[in-house]
Amino acid sequence: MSENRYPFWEVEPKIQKFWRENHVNDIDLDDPAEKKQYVLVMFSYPSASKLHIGHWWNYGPTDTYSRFKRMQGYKVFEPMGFDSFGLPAENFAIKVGTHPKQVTEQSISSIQAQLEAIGAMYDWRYRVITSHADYYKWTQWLFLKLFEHDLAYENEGMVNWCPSCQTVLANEQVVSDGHCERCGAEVSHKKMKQWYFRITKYADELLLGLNEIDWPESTKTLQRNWIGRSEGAWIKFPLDGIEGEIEVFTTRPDTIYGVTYVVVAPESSLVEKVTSRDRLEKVKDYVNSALHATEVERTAKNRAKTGVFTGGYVTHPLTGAKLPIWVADYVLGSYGTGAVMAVPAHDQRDFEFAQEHSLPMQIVIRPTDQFLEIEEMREAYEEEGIMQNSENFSGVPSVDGKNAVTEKLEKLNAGAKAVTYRLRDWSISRQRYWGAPIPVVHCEDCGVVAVKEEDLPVLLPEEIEDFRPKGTSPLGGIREWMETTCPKCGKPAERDPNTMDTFVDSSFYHLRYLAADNHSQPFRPDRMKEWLPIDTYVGGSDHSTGHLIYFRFITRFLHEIGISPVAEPARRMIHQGLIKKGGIKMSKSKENVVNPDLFVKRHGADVFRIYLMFMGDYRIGGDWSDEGISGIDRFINRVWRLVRDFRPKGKVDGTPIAKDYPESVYRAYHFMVKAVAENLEAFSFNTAISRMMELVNELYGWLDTDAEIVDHAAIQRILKNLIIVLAPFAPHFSEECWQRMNEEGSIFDQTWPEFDPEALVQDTIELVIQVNGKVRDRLEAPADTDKKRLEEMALESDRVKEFLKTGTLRKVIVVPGKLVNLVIN
RNA sequence: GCGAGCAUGGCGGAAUUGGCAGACGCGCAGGAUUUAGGAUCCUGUACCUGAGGGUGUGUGGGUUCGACUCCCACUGUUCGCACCA
Repeated sequence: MSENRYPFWEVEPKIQKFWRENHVNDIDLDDPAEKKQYVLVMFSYPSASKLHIGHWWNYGPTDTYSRFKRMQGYKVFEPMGFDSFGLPAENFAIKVGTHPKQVTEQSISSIQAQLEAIGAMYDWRYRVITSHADYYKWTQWLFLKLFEHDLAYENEGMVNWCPSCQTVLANEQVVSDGHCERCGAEVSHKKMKQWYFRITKYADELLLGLNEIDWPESTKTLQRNWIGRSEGAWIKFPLDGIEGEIEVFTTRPDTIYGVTYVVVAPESSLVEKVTSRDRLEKVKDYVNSALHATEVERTAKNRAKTGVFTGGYVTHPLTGAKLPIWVADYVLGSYGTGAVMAVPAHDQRDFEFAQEHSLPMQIVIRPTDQFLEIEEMREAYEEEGIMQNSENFSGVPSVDGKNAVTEKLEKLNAGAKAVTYRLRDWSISRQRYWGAPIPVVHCEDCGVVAVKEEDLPVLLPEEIEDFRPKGTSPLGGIREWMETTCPKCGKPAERDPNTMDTFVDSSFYHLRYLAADNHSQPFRPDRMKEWLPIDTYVGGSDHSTGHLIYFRFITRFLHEIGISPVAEPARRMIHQGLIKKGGIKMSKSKENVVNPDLFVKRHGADVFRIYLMFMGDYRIGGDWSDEGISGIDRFINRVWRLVRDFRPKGKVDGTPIAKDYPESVYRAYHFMVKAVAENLEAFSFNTAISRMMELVNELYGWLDTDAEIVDHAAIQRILKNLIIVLAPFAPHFSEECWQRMNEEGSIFDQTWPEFDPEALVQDTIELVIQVNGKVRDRLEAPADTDKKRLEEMALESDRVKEFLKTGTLRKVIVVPGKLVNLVIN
């Protein structure tokens, strides 16, 4: 064997076979381990049949981390599966005119084959496939548990509706300016009966839990804002002349004396109640047009605030004043109570509305240093200040007024302290075919009845003539499937034709993986106790307010009912950055998409995955260059030739790498071992690779100067450990080298080498001499030289003396071990 | 509009309790070896400059003996949220 180039095309299949035959990647979850690591990376969405560069970017580095932890002596669980239900698979099926099941199965098998090419250490016995009945049985089981605890409920609600695709869209499928992600049509809203999960019940817990986990601050902030907790008060405004009241939520009870009108949202049921006969027509027209406005129209910039007077009035709870009730779409039906008290002088939105419709304003807060005049106000004064025109509260600072006013309202039974959230309950029903059926039955006598647990799964019928979306659930068209009997009374009843959002599937997969080799139990309590929480979870930050909240919510719920031993699913979260090409995002339209297959074919899987890791900081992303990969190719081949040229006859002895090596080699080696471990722990793959390159450069330098007398055994000892450190990055390559060095078993059962801290301590340092902060000289000095001596050395320097002539020495700063700065003027 | 991140050679990127800017790699230039190579090895490579030196981390200020690093303002860029009362 004297190849000049590493023959990856022969080695990779051979090594993969070796791993399979020797069960190198098998993991026994029941065999207790002293130290464990659960490393999870978000699973893939098999929508088309090809593995793209994003998969490699996600799975390669995560696998490197997992293998590293394994070699550090941890028992590592790194599972992989397929999130195969949902729109991507279904849409692809529609496009190619094949049944979603067929499309899904095909792409799973082809993607799995490609995933194996990455060289990751997945043990496929723990694979999950969310569209298989043995998985969605537990999705349905989860639904039943939530239903049982009153956390799943059916309600009439507004949904995103794409008129061209004829379907409901998830919020995630509506792009930012209100267009359909797929067809680009404007999304409208529609009132539909939907299933919801009561995630809002967990709002506070989800907020508090953020304090306990090591997740990126940006993601925590995103989740905090998404949950959007705000403190304030409920205030009741009794209706004038008729029975009832309008309840509003406000964060500014201190502005109550500035209320000049009240507004209800168009979708509010109050509209009908408060509208007077003579205004009926106008109000109806307005409500209709507001509700049918598209997202684009409603969010248009600088749009004038529209609304109409309902003809109804309320009474101010403190002053008794009669205030008009308006209906306007700047008030959201889904937040708070769907009604607000308008304080135009102190709320910009109310201010604009009042101006538009000539409504009165009343100033009740002023800045501490001046008085405001309505005529001079160009915008609302929203800051804190001193209350005025507020009966006996006048003169009170507004910050204190909030409580004082609320207390007074409480005494009058007209209000109370309250907390509201921006977070909404999670709408989970989809009018689509390719998902887990909702396991309930609609019975004329008993209403909504849950399917019995022992009757799960409710199978998704595979025989279906037309699975395309047409506005109602395709399942509804299959009579023999829809018709069933009521689990409670036994009379004929109908199934629910909706399927569940795919985010339900992925909300518990981390628990299911641990029992995936078992089909009769959803979870394995013993294993969960051992393996949870996830130690490192890797995935895109784009899931921050979707999956990552749902998954925390469901874990919390399962914890509460005694199933999950932990409340927070993942201790550490890492988001990968974005890979670009030519500085811009890869996209088909820009024709700059990198096809991994091409480069894997040319350089091999190991080189490809290392190059991805080398491109940049994993969390920030990198810029792909077709030429850059050759640097990694060269590096791997440089190591390859060392192994070829210094291949031992027998086994390499385990003598430590000590001071008898050239100092630069000795130090580069120990520094490499230390730095690679630290860098890997921090997901800094790029700098770890640099350290290995430095060592290889040192070895070549040694050979270059000393080719005749270099001790083969000495090189072999370094090489052996270098291969071990390189193994998590280049698994096939290193396993092959390992075998060529006459070692037994798998390299992945080796332990990470130790480094010698002493090697990193330098005896002499290079002392930098600065004059006024500029480097003027460098001197050799023993590392332990004291401050005084360093100062003397600096002043003795001839070059420094030249500069000292130009001014007077004012100050000397000595940083031991580093530098001396002389300040002159 | 609001919030968060980012900005360093020809290119990708290193460097943080403030202390030698440009590690490592690509590219480029020169040399060696080779029948030949787009293989391999070695050397050089921020910019300006005549040596000495000067200038440099998006722009403008500030703090400091000393700033890529900390503070303020601005510009560009990416991402998220968008009337949340």
